[in-house]
Amino acid sequence: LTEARRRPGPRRAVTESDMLDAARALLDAGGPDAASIRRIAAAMSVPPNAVYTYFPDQAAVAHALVERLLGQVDRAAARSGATGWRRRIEALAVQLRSRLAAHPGLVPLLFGGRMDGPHAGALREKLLALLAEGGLADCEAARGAHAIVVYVLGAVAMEASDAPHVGALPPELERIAARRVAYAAAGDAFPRTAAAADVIAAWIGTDQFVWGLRRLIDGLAGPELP
Amino acid sequence: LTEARRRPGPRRAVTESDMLDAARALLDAGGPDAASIRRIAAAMSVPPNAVYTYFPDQAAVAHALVERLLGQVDRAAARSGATGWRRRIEALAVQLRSRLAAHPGLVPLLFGGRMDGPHAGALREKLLALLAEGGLADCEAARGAHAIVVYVLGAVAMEASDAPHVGALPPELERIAARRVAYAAAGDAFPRTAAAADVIAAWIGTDQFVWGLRRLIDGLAGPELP
DNA sequence: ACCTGAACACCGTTCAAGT
DNA sequence: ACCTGAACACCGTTCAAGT
Repeated sequence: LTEARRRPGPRRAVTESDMLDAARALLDAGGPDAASIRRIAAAMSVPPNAVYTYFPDQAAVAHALVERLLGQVDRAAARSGATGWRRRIEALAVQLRSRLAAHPGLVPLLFGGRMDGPHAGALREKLLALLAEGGLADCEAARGAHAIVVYVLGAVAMEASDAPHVGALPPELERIAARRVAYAAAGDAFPRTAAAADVIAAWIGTDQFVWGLRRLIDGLAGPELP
Repeated sequence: LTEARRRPGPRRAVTESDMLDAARALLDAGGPDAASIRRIAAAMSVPPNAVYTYFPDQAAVAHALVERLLGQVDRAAARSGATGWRRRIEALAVQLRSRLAAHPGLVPLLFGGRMDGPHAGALREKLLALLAEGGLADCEAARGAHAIVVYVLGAVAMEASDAPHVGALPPELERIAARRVAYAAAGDAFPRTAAAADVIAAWIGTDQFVWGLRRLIDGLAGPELP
């Protein structure tokens, strides 16, 4: 927008996009707290306060990181060839989940801000459109969209909090094993929880995520007709 | 457990419980980042490193805060007189939500750790038992319980992220107004989102929370028979 | 066993100064 | 307009020393 009229002073040494790339790399390598202003600055070989030329504060960096990720989801889901509004919603959600699973350090930032950027709005708009396509009245669609967002972000947050706080999520098999151990430790005190240990293999990963999402959608619109 | 055999040295100046009280008061007054080790220590009038006599690190403080809050939910929900397994699950979830709504600064801590304490286990166990009471097979109950936990924590996290980062949540009417403004700003770019502004009054608060939860439970167990 | 002062390596942000 | 060095007020954690 106001990009064209920068006149005096030297050219910007780096771009906002470069900084966000560096921030995400730091999050991937060091976990949710690794994308400090000072580390981003060090990665760009500028003094810490130079970052404030590009972003007003740390929250703005986080907001931009979230927006950029949501933008990638939007585009990827648009390419999806899934037919039917239920499958399209699932595809949208699965895209978001897999994007975030690749960068779990970014997940806590989702809840730090308001997710009110244009890409967030576009995703919400698409979700509302798909629910309308499913025949939901405006009120049910609005409330249903909110419930779906809550489920998707909650699932992603829980998965990220299960993972070690550094790097990408470990392979699903490893996480399954870790879960199994944790629940076996529940022992006699919580028999149902311990008994559920065998089901846990299905808990983690895309399967459980989609399973729960489908049940929620069924609750919103009724079970799918065969 | 090992409480009895502390022999030499002076009596502990304060208790763990005192420290957790101070930490929660700091969170309430200053938002999610206010419960620093140094501020807790200052509130107890001890040097910062004295905290490490009680907790091994900051994560342990957060874990204890979460466990303590989950314990309060457990007891409060047990007293609930709601009849029927669906209403009992709702009562459990509403209790948890209202406990956390009173201390939104604590919400981010839920996703920082693993929620593997005894009170967390007791809640999960109760949820599994209620789903079994509803006739769900073990596998469906296990997966359904996870989906419900995801929904409840996701809803709480989204509500907390909407709030200003300090103090308790503002009255619901104020939050409704803020939401209305935010969505009106969506304007022409996102017509459905803007059109949903009128529904937003219902989005926030216990009503929307229970509405979505009921839809999820309906998806898990089928709609309630009248 | 509990508590302490002092230090280490961080952190976000601001300010006045340079070009 | 952009970049810089220096500083301010924090932070979690560790260490050696006291009782």
